[in-house]
Amino acid sequence: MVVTLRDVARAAGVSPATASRALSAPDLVAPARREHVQQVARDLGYRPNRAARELITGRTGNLCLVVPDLENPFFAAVAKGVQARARALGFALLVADAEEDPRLESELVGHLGAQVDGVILCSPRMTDAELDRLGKDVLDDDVPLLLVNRLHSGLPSVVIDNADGIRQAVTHLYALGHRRIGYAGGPVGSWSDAQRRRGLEHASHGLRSIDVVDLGHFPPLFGGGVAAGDLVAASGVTAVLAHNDLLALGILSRLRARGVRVPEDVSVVGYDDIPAATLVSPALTTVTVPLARLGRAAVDLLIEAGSVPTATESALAAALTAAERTRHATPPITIGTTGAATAPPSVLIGVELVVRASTGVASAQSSEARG
Amino acid sequence: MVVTLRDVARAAGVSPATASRALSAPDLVAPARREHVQQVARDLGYRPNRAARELITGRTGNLCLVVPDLENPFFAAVAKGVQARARALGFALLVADAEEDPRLESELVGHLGAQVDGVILCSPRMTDAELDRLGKDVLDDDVPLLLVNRLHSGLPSVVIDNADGIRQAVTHLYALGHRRIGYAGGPVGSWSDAQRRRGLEHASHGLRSIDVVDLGHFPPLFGGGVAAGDLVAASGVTAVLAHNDLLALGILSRLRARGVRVPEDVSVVGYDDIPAATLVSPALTTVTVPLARLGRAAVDLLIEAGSVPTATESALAAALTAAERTRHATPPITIGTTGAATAPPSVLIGVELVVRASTGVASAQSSEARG
DNA sequence: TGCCATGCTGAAATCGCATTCATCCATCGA
DNA sequence: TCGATGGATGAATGCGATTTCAGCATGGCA
Repeated sequence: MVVTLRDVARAAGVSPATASRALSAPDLVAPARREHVQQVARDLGYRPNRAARELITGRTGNLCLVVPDLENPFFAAVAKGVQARARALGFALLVADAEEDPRLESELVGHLGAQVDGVILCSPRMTDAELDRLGKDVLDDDVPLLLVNRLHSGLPSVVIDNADGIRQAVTHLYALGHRRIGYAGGPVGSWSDAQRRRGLEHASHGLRSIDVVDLGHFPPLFGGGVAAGDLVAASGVTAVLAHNDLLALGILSRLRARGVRVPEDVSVVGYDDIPAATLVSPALTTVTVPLARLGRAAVDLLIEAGSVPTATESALAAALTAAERTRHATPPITIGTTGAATAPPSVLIGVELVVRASTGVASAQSSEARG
Repeated sequence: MVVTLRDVARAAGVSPATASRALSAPDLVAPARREHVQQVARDLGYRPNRAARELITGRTGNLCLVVPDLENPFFAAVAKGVQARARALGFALLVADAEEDPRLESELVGHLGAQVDGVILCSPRMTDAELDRLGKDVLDDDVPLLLVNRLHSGLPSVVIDNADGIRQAVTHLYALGHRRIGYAGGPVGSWSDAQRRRGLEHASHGLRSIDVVDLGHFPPLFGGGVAAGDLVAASGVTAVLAHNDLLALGILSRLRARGVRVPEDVSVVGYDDIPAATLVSPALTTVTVPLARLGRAAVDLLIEAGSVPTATESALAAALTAAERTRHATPPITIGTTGAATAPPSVLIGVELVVRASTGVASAQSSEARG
């Protein structure tokens, strides 16, 4: 029923060894014979058995992506980018949703890590200790692990320039006259939230008579923003920075419901620039992150840092996907690269503030209240 | 370095055959010996090699999901549901994004179908002929294919009750006094769009002096809705049904930009009830689809119809995931089941209109203009 | 007591492919 | 002309698990 390499060899009148070489190491076979075998393979509709190949080469041709929540537009975009790049390189992608659960994260990495050539762990909620354990005990030594949105010694990573994004946002608000700014943070364990807080502190140090109010931690979802909205209203700030757009949208909605005008009374800034940011009114001022590029960079760095041989499919498959392979070939622009020769490389993804309608000049009333 | 079954066997003082049985067919081994082997396996940290197992059993323990666009919140939600259910049943999930391209769809199913136990194809854009070819030539006979959001003879499927959703929406608008209703359709090849058009026609037949205006086909995205918005304004309808929420949101946005008030001047109804539907104002009246349930149903039906043995992991792994397996064990509520003994089963997922702020009583002005 | 059924166990075959090793032939240099 | 060289090929091996098949004991039954 199913065509095996033996069948091809028999039909082509060569040994299985030669057939194998003709398809996956073409230079080792005499040109005439090679082409003949390839033709026969095509005619018979031969498809190499991945399990058999994997068993002997140890490579699966699969990568794995673990995200906290597939439904979150931020992660959906990352997944889309990663998937596209992986496919362009000849890999299939296993996707897992960790449901914002640190324990589930390690479990998934453990399970899936055993059947892939590399793992991309996006915005892990787990602790550094657990992260350490992953690299050591859970994963095989030859399965590289790459982090997105998190730095950890010994692991390659792709991170967003959080500090710079926050800096741009704060500068923008400061220029509009805001002097008392709230920060609505993300989940407690979130590394990027910690980064942004640090960036916020650093940015505000350089500005005169600015006051930063920590509004606390919230789930990075619309619902979290609704809760945060009340704190915003109560805190007397004239502007608020949200950990991400979903949170910002929730704040926007709550403020509107309470009759607080945006941006007249309070300015709101998000982070990520998800599609929904332009759907609401006022449209959300936010920090835009090139998510597709981030996804590409993640795959490329994983392959490179882990020295994963890009799926050297059979000559057959290679020909099939050649066009495909170049379609997405735009190189990821790595804004910066840190790390010495020994340290694993990290790529820093630059971000950009995009000013829309949710930010405006600080209200006089609040300014007076302040003074 | 890596522990193999031989190692376990040697350490336990039994043959590889017995070790294998102790782990994956426990009843064939004497209790004492069985427990001993399992203990040794645990101590040694034995993890069965999936490739080797797959080679001989032919089962991979993977499922595959192909969607037109991972970033579309509708598909993201489906993917989340499918992933969760797959994992609960012990499967890993390969996810592929077809980029709304029918050709890419078949290519992906072909590539990935070779390395999974089943394929879920969501909202395929391909023609019926291509779909036929998939089942026959592209996929192995023992790899079941399930469709979501599409019916096709010979293939099991999970579909939304499009006709009923549209009927509910039309009835709602009719009750509000609307007599001239526009329909902004989805992509040309979309099966669900065809369904909804048919449902619309059917529903309107039953209502007196109602007038349905076909506004054409649009990409099922926000941008498509912006274009549709102008047609809505020009067509003189008092209400519009959009093929999905993204489209509806685009229409909403465009109408607002043109000074058309919603719902005072025009009522807008979406479909799907994506999260963003509640984020805008006026909040979108729409047809809510239980997407998580849909995802679950898809996996369950695929397993059942394709008689895919649920990954009978080794006793070891089974024990590990036992808790996990029950966590999501809520049975999918299949609203209805069609199909005779020979025809593959289909599950119909019921939907429900949720009325929000984007629909209201038909404006007197437009009513007069009509009369 | 003898024989068969039953229950466990181990040796060995197998899955499909890549790869090492040995072989063969042609070619080149001396 | 002969040996050396090297390129092309085939036979054989092994990856790690499952699964047949045969063997061995034990217990039941006549």
